[in-house]
Amino acid sequence: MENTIYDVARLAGVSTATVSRVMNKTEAVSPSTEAKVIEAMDKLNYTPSALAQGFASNKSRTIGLVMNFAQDSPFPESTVQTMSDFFIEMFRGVNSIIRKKDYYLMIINEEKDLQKVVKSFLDKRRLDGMIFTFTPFNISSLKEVIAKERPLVYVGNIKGYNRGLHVYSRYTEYFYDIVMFLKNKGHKRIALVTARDEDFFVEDWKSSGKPGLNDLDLSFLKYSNMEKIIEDVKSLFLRVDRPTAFFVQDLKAVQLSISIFSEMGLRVPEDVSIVSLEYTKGAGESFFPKITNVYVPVYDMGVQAVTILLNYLEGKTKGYNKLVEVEPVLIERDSVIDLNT
Amino acid sequence: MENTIYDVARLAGVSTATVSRVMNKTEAVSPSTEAKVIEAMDKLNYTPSALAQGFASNKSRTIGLVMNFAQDSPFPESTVQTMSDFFIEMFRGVNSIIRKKDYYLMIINEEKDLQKVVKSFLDKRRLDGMIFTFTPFNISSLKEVIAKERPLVYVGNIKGYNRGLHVYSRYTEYFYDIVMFLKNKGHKRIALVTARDEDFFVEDWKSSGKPGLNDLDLSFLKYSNMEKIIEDVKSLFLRVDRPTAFFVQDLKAVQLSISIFSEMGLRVPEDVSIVSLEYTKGAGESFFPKITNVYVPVYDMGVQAVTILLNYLEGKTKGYNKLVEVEPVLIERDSVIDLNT
DNA sequence: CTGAAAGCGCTTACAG
DNA sequence: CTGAAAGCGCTTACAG
Repeated sequence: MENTIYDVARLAGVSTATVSRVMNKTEAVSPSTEAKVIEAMDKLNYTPSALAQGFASNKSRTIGLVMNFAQDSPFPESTVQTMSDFFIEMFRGVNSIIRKKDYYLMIINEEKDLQKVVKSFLDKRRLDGMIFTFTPFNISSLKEVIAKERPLVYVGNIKGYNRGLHVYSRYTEYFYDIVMFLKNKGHKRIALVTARDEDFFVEDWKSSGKPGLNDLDLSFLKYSNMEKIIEDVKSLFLRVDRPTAFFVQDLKAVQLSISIFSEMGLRVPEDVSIVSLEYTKGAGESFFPKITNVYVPVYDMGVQAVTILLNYLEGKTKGYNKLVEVEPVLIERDSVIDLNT
Repeated sequence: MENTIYDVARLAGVSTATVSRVMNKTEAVSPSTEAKVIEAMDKLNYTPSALAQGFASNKSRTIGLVMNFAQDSPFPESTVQTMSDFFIEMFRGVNSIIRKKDYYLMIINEEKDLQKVVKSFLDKRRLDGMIFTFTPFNISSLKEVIAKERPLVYVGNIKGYNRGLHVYSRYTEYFYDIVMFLKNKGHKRIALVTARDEDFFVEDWKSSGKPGLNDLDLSFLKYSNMEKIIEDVKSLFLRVDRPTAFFVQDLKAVQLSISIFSEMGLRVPEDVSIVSLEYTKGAGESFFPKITNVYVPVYDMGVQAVTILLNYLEGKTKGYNKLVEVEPVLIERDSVIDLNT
């Protein structure tokens, strides 16, 4: 049988309260007592039971990271592959903090509704807090949970709603920035392959009064399946007034695009400039040519998200409103040509 | 305050033992009693505390999946990216079973030694069992832990040691199979880019008496960094007696290779045949041309690993030896040409 | 700085 | 089929 805190207390000649204090450094203990306790713990090779600690303190010291790689996600079929870098970076960011603070990380891939997830993880006390990314839950249920001030952080932004703890990466804004970057390089005809509809972006840009879009010829291609996209790209670039710049949201589709362009006799960047996104810093380097990318600091988003969450759990936050905006940055490499020069 | 089992018992007019039996279906309860209990639980919106359940039963119902994406891993720098599909598929496989059986999954990315990991997760009762993949731990410490019959499953195989619970994917064997596949297609000069040394494979093949290697000209290129590998590939394929077939372990390097070959005036598969690995079924389809790949069933390895583990935890296994071998399969697509025809 | 003791909310032999 | 009660191994006011 494993040793318990009683065994340690007996061997050290102190009470269990004292042993607990030594372990948790929660109250001052005299140096000599502490030494005795530590010696006893060592001698017995004592390992406190996390189960008992959790029960007694009503804390699991475990955080849940909810990410959806499910078929039922609102993202296209290939999301599992497309988003794997995102997941890894988010995990690594969250994990980096978690470990330092002696917390633990549970990954959750649930398809139930938000209320049930909250009930089975938070109410059940299995988790102290949760982080949501790419969840299939609808906004109204998210708002409900936020209204209850449950210990959760979400990645994203709910338009016209400023409650809750969240991390936001200026999603639509950096797509706009990319377009403007290309425009500044003299590109007027730009094709964009994204996971969302044209309206998703354009309406957002217009409603927030973004300038400089009128003299541009933007072609939006919705990313669905591979066959479809190849076909669409081909027919678009076969035209005489074909785009001179190409933005693909999915970095994994970039090299494929280059091969297809090459097949069509188009060279990158001489004939077509390419911009994409990277979630892992430097990912664009492993291409030929090296890709000019917007780096979305997902690792950092993970760090920010847990930090907010742990601060809230530890009562270090005043109130339940906290938004951290991270800034994606455009990294110029070799895949975009300047038409002005 | 949350409702407890006492509240439910009181409202239903039964003992807490009975409530517990209804919840856990651990012993028979009369239908009428059961109905009363369920009604009371519903009325109170009762959620049992996982913390208390865990403490009382001495089980966390949580499994740990140990995977290393750390800088300190024995794998090259870019492993984080390279292995992300592996990670996701392993997670999905493990998770698929975990959820059905009401277990939970903790992801662990530790760099401490195995003994400490076992102590802080298993001894501490934070986890009921663990699965190890791509760990930096040395074999002798792994053997020590296995000798103690701790509840853990590892992915891999320890040569000349047949104890423990593990899942193996015939690592060196399927590399041999790839070579033979290419040989059958008439390829004699084959380049292989892998994460290990030539010796790692060749010695294994020779020691297990694999035939048919003598008349082959195999060039092994060790995968280190991107720049280096591009250079090596270029100089190798510039030779007149250049390889006719090219195997890259990392699927993410495939399209890049195609671009480089294309730059050199070499077409795939006409001038160079390509084979790679995929961990996500169908990953080779998203290429141009579609890549002939060995599919390593990582999802299934995850499923097998948890299954073995849970069976062991639930006492359904006789003894502590269990090896499940999964079979990678070669999926022919469009990237390999048959030189015989 | 330290100890006695209650309490956390379940599970599980044991008895009936 | 059901209940009374011990027990799981910690933490934490409270008192000194």
